Amino acid sequence: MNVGRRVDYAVRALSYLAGQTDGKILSRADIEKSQDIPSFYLSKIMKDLVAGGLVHSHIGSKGGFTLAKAADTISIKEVYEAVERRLVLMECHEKGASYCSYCAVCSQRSIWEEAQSVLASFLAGVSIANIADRQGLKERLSKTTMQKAG
Amino acid sequence: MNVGRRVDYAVRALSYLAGQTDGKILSRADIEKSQDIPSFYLSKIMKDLVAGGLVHSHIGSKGGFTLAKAADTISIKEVYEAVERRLVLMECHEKGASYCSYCAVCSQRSIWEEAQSVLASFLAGVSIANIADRQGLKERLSKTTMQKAG
DNA sequence: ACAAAGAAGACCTAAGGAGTCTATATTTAA
DNA sequence: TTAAATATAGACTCCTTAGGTCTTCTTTGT
Repeated sequence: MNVGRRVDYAVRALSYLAGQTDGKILSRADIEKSQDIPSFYLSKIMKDLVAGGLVHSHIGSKGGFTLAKAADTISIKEVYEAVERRLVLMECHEKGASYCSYCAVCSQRSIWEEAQSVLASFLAGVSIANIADRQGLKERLSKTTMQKAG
Repeated sequence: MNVGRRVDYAVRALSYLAGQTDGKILSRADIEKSQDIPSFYLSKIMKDLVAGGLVHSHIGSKGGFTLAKAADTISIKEVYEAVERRLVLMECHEKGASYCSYCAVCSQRSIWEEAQSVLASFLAGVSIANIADRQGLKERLSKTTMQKAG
């Protein structure tokens, strides 16, 4: 029950792309460097985001990535599901009786399904644009803080 | 981002205990057998539930477990946290800067914290009594179904 | 032609989940 | 008093997954 680094990195990368002016193409290495993501690791994540239709890739020299949709139409739920498996709290929801022989008469099932849908609808309501906006705010705040601290 | 079998087993065990009349003591083996939980596995889980104050243990011959509180005062959130670690969606919420150097200026943080609290408050609102009640219903339904199927 | 990218996937390591088993302490019942 | 039944504690195995690294191939701009 926790969200791994893949999702974290994906969100950071997408927010960073969202912050570019006029859809500037950014290379994997660019994004990794600016977002403190381990070298090469992002390649696997971007592949998933491309497959999920969230970003476009541009192969070849001067290539890289751009958002495939407006940032305010990319929800965190989409990101999660592009990068991880489907958002599911209990395995049995997907695997059914092959996972638990009591599936048919399970009294917990609907609880976890509800919990799942509560969570999913929250995450569906937050977009990359929301996060990118905060990012702008945070950057300004951090500059102020840095000045105070340094 | 999924709930493991430990929680599932814990909920089953607690519901089963909740269904007993006048706090009858049930042994680990009893519960395991009736709830289709692998032999011995429950011992680790019950230990956590005892530590979490959700059940009482009775050592010795004819010993076993009983609920330590009324079933309608045991929330699924409590069960989760007794058996697993604290309910946390992003590691960084607990580990802070030692996990992510950008923690101080993170723009995702509040999103995941909100998501977490949405989920937590849902789970805090569901009790073992709720599930045990469904269990009763399900059992009646399953008998009917069995008859139809058989 | 060449350099700079993404695509694809092999590979490694560490950690955690699930399950099994054993030794020990404690209690009841005979 | 003894034997049986039980929780407690923890060691142990197996397997999967997450995280991370690297290499090879293909595509494309100059």
